[in-house]
Amino acid sequence: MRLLLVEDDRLLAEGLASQLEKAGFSVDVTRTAKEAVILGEQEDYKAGVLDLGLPDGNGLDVLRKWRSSKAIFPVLILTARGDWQDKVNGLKAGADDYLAKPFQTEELIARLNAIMRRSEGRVQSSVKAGRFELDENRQCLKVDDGTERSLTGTEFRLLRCLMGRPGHIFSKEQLMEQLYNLNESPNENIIEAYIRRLRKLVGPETIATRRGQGYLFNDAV
Amino acid sequence: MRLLLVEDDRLLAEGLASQLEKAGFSVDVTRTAKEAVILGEQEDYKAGVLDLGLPDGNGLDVLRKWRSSKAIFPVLILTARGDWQDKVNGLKAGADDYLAKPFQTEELIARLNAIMRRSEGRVQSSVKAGRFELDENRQCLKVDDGTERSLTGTEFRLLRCLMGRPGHIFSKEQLMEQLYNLNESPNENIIEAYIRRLRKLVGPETIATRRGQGYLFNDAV
DNA sequence: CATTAACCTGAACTCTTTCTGAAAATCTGG
DNA sequence: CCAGATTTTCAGAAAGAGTTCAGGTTAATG
Repeated sequence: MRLLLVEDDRLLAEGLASQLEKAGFSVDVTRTAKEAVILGEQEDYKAGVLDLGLPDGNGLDVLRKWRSSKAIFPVLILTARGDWQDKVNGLKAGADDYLAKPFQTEELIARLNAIMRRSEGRVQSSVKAGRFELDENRQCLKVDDGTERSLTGTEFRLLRCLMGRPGHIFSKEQLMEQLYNLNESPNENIIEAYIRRLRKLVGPETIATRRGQGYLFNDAV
Repeated sequence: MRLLLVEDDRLLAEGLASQLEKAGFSVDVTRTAKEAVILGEQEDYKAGVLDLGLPDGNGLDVLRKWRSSKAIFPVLILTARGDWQDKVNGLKAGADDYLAKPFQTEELIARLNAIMRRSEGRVQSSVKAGRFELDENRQCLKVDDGTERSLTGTEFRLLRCLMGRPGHIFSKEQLMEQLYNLNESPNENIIEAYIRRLRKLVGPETIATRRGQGYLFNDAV
């Protein structure tokens, strides 16, 4: 799950980014409205966090530009405490949720997960596919037979991507995009390596290869 | 499905071409308006992607020349962001769709498929003929009895060509043109070889030979 | 009915993509 | 700074897709 954090305050941005990453997201950070608009349109984010107070423009304009282009990912806006006007305007401009500063990172993460679930039409905080269930809170994989296995961060992110849309073919490039942000670009073989690890967990049949196209999660077992 | 990409920026062109090829198209790329006009008139493309900003002429002129000749394939134009004038002029000049830069390749592919479907009078993203159905997203072949078989890239492209017009005779030369771009020119026996493979999938009766003329997909089974 | 060109067929070959196991590098908590 | 866990890289093996080839069949033609 890749997301975009638009935050002017460098310190806050870094702190948030690292916590979000710990929570299983890959995060791109930008400090300017200009860059935010471009990134939002070009990259494939699953959600955005937008601070309204930016040095080079109003955050609401960023949001409006996203909404008038094809950038349709859900957006959570950060407002100064008690600034009701911002909140109302933000929701009008197409925001999906808001959070007043100061806030606890836990709450931000919870709300982010919520708007992402909503935008995918999910209700629960877990992803089910075939015999498996992915627990978003505990980052672990449950099998039908009651067994359970905890996942490393990368294992979890990759599996969530695949299980989020069983039967759909994800190319290696797409998976790279969801797993890593703009600053990271490991060897593409990393996907193969992790697919291999996941297959050891869910069985080789469950993740199918479509040579030249990509990988898919097979929920028919 | 062969298509023509007219794009000045070499880097963008290469990236797009490789992704389009991954999506099952065979792509010719040109950087100049002059060559674009000639190729469009001479070759048999199923669609065109036209960047309006070209070094040696206006993309709209290319489009007009195509339209005034027999080049009637659907065309998607790429415009600079928010350039409404270009967009309007483009549609006036006969474009079938437009996309503002920057864009995601997925969207370009989706729109391309859409204008191609429209130009063939199709609505769904699958081709049906006889007992068979070709799923464009998953590159697989479904049979009436519920079975399903995924196809390799070349198998898929060839079958799509034949199934796209059941009963119509395609010469080997035509099939070669649809399967390969100007830079590739394998032995013509390759068509025979693939026809054989397809017959193993759909049954020998389903693809008929018209000796000296070509092959056709027989949807009466 | 002999000739010829077109087509079919199976296998071999090449090239690319993916798999695999292990080692190296990096990160993290103590 | 160390120890363990995790992430990343590497290089060779394996598998798969694309292509070619040689020889066998078939259909058209005079």
